[in-house]
Amino acid sequence: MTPAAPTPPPAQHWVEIQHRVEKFWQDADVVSRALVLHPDGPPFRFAEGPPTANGRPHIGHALTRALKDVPLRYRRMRGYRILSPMAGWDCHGLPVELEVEKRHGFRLKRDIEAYGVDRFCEECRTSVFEYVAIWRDMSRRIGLWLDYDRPYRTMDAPYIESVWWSLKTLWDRGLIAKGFYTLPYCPRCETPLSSHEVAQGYQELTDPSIVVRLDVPPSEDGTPRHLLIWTTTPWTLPANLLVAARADLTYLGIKGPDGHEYLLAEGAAGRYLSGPPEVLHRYAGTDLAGLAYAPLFPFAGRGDGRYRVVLDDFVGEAEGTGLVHIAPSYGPDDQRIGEREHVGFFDPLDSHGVFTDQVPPLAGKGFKGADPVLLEQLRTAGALFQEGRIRHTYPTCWRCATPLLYRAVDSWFVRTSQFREALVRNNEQVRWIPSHMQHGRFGNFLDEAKDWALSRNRYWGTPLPIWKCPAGHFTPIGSFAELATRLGAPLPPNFDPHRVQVDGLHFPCPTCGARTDREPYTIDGWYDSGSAPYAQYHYPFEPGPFDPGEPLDYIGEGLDQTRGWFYTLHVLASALFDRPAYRACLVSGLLLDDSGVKMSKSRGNVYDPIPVLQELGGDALRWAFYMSDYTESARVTPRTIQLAAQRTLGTLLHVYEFYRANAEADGLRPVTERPTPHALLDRWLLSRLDGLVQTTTEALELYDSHAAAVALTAFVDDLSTWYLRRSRPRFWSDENPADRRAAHATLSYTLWTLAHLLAPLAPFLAEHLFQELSGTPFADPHRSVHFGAWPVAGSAGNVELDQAMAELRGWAEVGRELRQRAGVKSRFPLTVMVVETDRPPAFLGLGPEARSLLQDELNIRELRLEPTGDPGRFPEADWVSRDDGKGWRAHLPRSAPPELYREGLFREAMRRLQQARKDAHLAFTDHIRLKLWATGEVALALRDHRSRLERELMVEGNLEISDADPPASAVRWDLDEGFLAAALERAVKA
RNA sequence: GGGCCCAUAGCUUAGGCUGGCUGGAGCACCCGGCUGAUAACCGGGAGGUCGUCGGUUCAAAUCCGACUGGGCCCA
Repeated sequence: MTPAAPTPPPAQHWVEIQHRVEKFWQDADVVSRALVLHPDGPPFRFAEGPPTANGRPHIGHALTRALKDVPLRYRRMRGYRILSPMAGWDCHGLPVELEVEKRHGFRLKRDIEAYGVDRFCEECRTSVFEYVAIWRDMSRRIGLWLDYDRPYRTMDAPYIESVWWSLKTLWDRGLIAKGFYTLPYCPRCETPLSSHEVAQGYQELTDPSIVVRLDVPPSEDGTPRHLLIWTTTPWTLPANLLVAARADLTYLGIKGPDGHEYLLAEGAAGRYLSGPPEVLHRYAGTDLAGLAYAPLFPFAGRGDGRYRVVLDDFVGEAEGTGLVHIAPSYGPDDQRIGEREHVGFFDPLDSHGVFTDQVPPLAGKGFKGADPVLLEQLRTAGALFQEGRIRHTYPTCWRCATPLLYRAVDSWFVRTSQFREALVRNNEQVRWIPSHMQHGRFGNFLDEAKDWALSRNRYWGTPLPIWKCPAGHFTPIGSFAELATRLGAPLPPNFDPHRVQVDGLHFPCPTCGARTDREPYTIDGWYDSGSAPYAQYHYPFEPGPFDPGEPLDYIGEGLDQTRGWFYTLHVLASALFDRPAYRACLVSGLLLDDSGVKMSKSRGNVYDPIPVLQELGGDALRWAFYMSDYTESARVTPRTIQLAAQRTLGTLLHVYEFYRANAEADGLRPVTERPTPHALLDRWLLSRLDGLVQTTTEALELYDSHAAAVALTAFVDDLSTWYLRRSRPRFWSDENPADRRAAHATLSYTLWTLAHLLAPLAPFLAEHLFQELSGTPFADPHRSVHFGAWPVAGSAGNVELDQAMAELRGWAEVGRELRQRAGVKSRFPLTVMVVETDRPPAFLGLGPEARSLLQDELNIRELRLEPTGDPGRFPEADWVSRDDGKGWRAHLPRSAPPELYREGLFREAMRRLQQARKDAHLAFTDHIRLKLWATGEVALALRDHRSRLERELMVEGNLEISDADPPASAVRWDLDEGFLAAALERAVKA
């Protein structure tokens, strides 16, 4: 045997490709140059939704970040300037404080105070960047290009100054107010939350569900009477001041087992009674108004108008008893009714939700912990009419999972309800993807937009820039300069606008001259991130590209941002600039695990994307996302990633490898200009390519990566399974060098175009193909597919050609099925396929090439069309047939004549000999010396095709075919028709 | 209780807006082919009451309604 010659380099795996591409991007500084590309191009306005980098990213973040990258790359290739490509970090707020609290084991705010607010805030400041390196690493591996060297950070002084500017602007418009409002309140964090924060934290909880009786004066005949009220929050009962009924409901007085009369709404009676009720009295709701009852507990004390029935339309009978217990401190409706009836408040909870000594038996107990004590008391007092438990969704703190309570607190607000109409109107201009967000989830939320609870009783956040004097005059501050002016002194050097420094600043009240103190609140961190479009440019303090008249063109985040970032961006844009915040919003759905269950931290079925990216690469992960229904609930796991990527990216890579090996052998340069080939297959492929350019462009214009990826997948499939398969011999044919060059040019140009179409979706593989096809791979730092121009389709493709080819392929399918049924392998040629039809196929109109394409595919010598005739002409013994029932019948003979049979045998022998070449590690360009031994039909077949054999195996010198016994050193095969043996060695070049 | 979304083969999905040949693919499975794409490639087969029921229509996976199941959001 000849010594092993160097084998062609194997096709690279896309993970290796990614490493190579990343190295090039790094060495050639491609990313930072892409970020400032097209400085004079039209702007494509974008903002990154800032993550908080105090935790590891999970796979859901990877999904969002892969998807959001696609439109940016696409627009850049269309000549747009991306404004801004800044990365961003959300630095403030409860999530950050909570992490630091956990580290120290703090449970309460006073732990922080004891530790030192300044030290605490310094730790928050560093903690927000704890995982920045991992976030950056993920972005790099996934191919999300943002400017991580110059990110915006919500805790930086210029950013905060812009936020102060916006707050002052809202103040000037009368949109900032302070009030005593009932808000969701986290007793652990000791702060109220906003409604969009509450939205993030609903959980299934079990609570008591009790019906309590309240004593009212007996009826005329002296029967004792009671109101029935229902609650799932017994701890609110000591604060009960009223009961509400609805004027237009009918109430029944029902005889209880003890003979007493119990009052509840007619529509609610069925829920609490077994069997038909014995009705003692019927009351209209209005009859009950003013009815006084005995307070359950003495703690709230007497007060004007307390402990009576009032009327309100919010009462219903779908739930509860139709008589609603009102504790004005603990519910929005309760507060409203309490204020209307002037009964005052009773709030015996301290800031941690613990009962004070206003309720001695409960003092020191948390509000939830008080429930059992209260239940026992009610039971003892005989006031418990019914007792049970209920499983329901209850709001919990989105960061620490503590059950929230609704309570009336002093708080600052953005008066969102004042400009609800603008919110709704501006939403009409947003293109939501998916579109149902517009009037669905997001639109619904706008319709009921409540005032935005802005202030937080916390430490690490943007300080609320409002100062107050003892007389109650408020002074908002809109810039650092304004603050210095008020102070009458310059701000300290390196002024840091956080509580530690700002709280110590006081100035005389502009109205009365008294000393002012800052209102001791920080603001909702969502206000910070919602300010990103202008605050990232320090607007209006520095000149920059932010244009108050222009919305962002596009943002892309996860569904969980509906009431988060999507909402706060929208609210602030409407309030400050009276326009929408963004023109297009791409919303990605949740991820499901292998069994279709939502991935979440609490379920523990999330996984870390980094190892997956390491093993499978960014393109594979991205492709799997595109191929899933990512606007809904996508199931993306390492397995689906592998499969999705292999199918398209793997196949494309092998097509490229075929091209590369042949182009190299022929010394042909890649072609980047559109060729004008004559061959049918080439023309068809370019027509398909035109159609693909058009489809992909349309899809990406609509932010539809899924449609683009589906189209590309179908194209790669056609390219591999039809164009390349049918064209393969053309790439090494010596008979027609012009055709050979045409095939090279067509395939090369197609791959070049594909590299561009693929660039927004699979940036690494696209770069690899582009570089390889550029002629000088990775040599020129100024060449990248991502700097390139988006392809323009010459046309929508040739529809007639596409259809005719599709028809031809349909016939090929029929022929292959017939062959299968005839049991004749496709290397044995058959004389003919006969098709009886009165309706000649359109593909014959493509000329003789079409006919020979089909004949080659089916390895038949002739395709014969006949008018429909007597089926007896094709007896089953000799023919296999297929009738489509729609006007044509196809027939294929079951066997071939001897000379064709011999040709088949020859191909069988060739196959073995080619394998022997490969086993000997010969490159396909190596010439060989060959000696063969064969007998019988095999020998005849070889001799019949001697010259072809010599040519295709690259035999140099004389080919001997011997009838003798082969030596033991020869490779030998025993075939049905005789044996074949061969001895081959590489010919030494002269 | 209200709103929104989803349901196509074992799995991932195309088609649905604009109703019309036999509902396309890929993976897995069975069978086979090819061997100058080999850490490959290609074909054939089997597998579908297009969630259920009803309506509109000459014709429904597609349009309408109800229901079932799943998911998300809100109360």
